[in-house]
Amino acid sequence: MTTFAPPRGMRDFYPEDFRARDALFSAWRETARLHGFEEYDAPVVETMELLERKAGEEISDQIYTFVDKSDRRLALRPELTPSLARMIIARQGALSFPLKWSAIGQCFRYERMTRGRKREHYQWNLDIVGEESVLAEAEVIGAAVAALRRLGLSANEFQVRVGSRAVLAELFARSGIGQEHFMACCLALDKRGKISDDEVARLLEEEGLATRDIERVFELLAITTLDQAAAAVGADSAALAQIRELFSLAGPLGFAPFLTFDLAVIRGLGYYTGIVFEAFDTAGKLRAIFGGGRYDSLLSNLGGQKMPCVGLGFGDVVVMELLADCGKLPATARRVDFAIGFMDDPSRDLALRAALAVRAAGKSCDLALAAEKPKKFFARADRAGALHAIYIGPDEVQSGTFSIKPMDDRRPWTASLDSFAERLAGPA
RNA sequence: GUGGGUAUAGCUCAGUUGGUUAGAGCGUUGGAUUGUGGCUCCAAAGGCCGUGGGUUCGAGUCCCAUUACCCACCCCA
Repeated sequence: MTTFAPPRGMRDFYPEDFRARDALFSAWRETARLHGFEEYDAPVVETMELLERKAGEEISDQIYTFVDKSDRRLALRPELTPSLARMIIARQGALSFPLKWSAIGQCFRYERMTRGRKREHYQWNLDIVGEESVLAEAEVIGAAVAALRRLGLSANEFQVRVGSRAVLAELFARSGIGQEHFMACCLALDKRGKISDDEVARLLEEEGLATRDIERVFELLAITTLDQAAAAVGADSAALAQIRELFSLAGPLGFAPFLTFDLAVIRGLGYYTGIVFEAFDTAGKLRAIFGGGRYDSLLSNLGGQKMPCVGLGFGDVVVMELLADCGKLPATARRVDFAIGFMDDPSRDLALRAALAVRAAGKSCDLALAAEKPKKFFARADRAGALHAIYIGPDEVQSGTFSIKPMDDRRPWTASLDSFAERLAGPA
């Protein structure tokens, strides 16, 4: 039996859905433009070779893979960063750095679905390639915050938590905890607030940590301020100095109220090397809104020249859930400047000429495709969100004039085809 | 992957201890109104009651399986 639902985890965008999506994309695009990012694009299909080299084998079972008719191993991209890296490396000698690139791309992951997670989503990426300064992090985070503010969200509704894998690694090293336990400790930190401390301790015990080390981990869990971190890691820590600088840059860039220091932000596995960050709704109901960080080794790992990079990914699903929860979904009413209809076939010619005049003036026009009774035409014009309606019948054809009716009940006005075109071209 | 819940019209949902021809609101279409939308009134269309089996004289209703969706956990950008 055929089904008319899209495949699991995939989405249809009916026109009303598309308008909402377009409003989000517009906020992303306009924000990227305001921050001086150039837009690029890459194919949805990439080679498995590229994706494997970056991620290792462990996530390959979450990638949509297939073999093409020439036995190439291909995949639907799970994220945009590998494609970006590939494009950068391909022209590494020709591009001038640092560069700031932006993309909106559809990405796929074969995972279990929960709220805010589908098997397909659109992700806005911002990347700065070739800049060591923390100002790169500040620009990227500032842009993402600006996009959320443009969508109507405030510091009451979301916060960007900033951590540093480098700082965390220094803390663990100074505490004498073995490098081999680093990831397990990160997982424990990641669970802070979700399960009880006793359960965290049990997890660490299972990992094989000594009781003394577990106590140390809990001391690190208590660190919530930069000053506490400084006391633990030492005032001369370069990694900590970078975080401090990020916070000081956030002031003049206008997003300091959105930043929170949080060592628990580690961004799971992967290629991040320094500062990492994630934005969350303050209610704590949703997954991360956006996340990213510094990945200084990715280009060299892929075979390019080593080059410092900062980037973030910002998906469409979670932010739309948050906007819905806050009652701040963008208004997406259908809009068209003019609706034009006609009563019978002899009236059609004049209607078509009026539509041509409207479109020539750069205004949008929904032209009726068949003769309609006035009642039906005006009802349709209303539903289409037309600002003005023009209805042509025998009377109009005979007089050579027609009336332009504002649908919001302002007074209609009458014009010939020529005077109508003239007025459209004018400052009205 | 584990546990729980749900599945009836395009949407949101009723549907009595199992009993005739399965309902409402919204939406859609048509009419009231043969040259003017919204408001009102009338009417129509629209259903394999998720799917497959079972119990029964009889199943939307009870049982089993299956699929999909929702919630929590697990995992994770």
